[in-house]
Amino acid sequence: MSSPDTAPPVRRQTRQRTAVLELLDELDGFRSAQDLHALLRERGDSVGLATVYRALQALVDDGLVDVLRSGEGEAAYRRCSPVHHHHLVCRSCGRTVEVADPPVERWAARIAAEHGFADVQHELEVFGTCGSCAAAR
Amino acid sequence: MSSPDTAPPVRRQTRQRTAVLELLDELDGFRSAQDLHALLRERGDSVGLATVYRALQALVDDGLVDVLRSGEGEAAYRRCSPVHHHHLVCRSCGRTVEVADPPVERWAARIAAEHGFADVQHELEVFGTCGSCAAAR
DNA sequence: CCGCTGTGCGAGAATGATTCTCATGCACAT
DNA sequence: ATGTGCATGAGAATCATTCTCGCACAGCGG
Ligand SMILES: [Zn+2]
Ligand SMILES: [Zn+2]
Ligand SMILES: [Zn+2]
Ligand SMILES: [Zn+2]
Repeated sequence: MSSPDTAPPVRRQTRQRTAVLELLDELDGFRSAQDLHALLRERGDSVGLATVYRALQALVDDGLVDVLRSGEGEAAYRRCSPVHHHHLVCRSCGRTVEVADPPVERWAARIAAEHGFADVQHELEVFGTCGSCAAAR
Repeated sequence: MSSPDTAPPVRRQTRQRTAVLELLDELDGFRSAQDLHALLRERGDSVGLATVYRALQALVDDGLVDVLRSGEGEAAYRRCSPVHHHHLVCRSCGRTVEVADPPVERWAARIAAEHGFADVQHELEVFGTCGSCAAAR
């Protein structure tokens, strides 16, 4: 039982993967894979759409990027800190603030235990209109 | 300011819509639209897939059904109480418990206000393995 | 520095859930 | 009973995401 299953996938450093990560570092909100692909093309870094999806998936697996699947449509990605946290997202401009709060974490664990649930996880996102966007309208 | 925007869409009572709602009443977990469609066909109530989607959408709009869009794949629907609440969902069997907790609601409102966000909403779901499923394995 | 080898890339096809189209059906008020 | 529209259904259309597969190249050993 040395390494149960997590065989560390050796990631190669390619121009495309670097470009995706650098772009995410410059943005401060959640963006869809298609948006990121379009931004890369405008910028001159030609990257295939499928490659953008693959790069994002790898980054998510490595915990460097968070994915948000709100509503329907498309998934949104954002460069995030590796520690557990949640998001306060502006519905209008996508600007995002990372928030963490131990009480909420404890609440989720307690409520689950009270109902006999084990192996608990939770998803929590808060949406609203940020100050800038509220002032702009 | 009689009725600002919510022009109440007059819903007709049809065999199909009744069948969908009755089926949901018999189930105690989240089910995908395609699953519900298959269950209706097995049961003998012939209903078109598009109609199932339309009926579910109407029920969601009327607040009679909750929709859960976890992970990727398909959306899941469940008959729920009309008051605001969240869910404790079994990843294995889909069994669901409705949970409500004022502190969490207040936390979301406060954390948003602290960051200058207005018009706040939130999404919160807790996933785990229920007692029955944990015992069964 | 050179050549190997397996991983990553790209373009387009494939997938799969959801939505749209539109001719026909039927709920419901008169 | 009749008329007016919303509702239905079969299939086409959408659309984000994934897969296919031949070719390119990152990383490593010689
Ligand atoms: Zn904003
Ligand atoms: Zn948390
Ligand atoms: Zn269960
Ligand atoms: Zn709530």
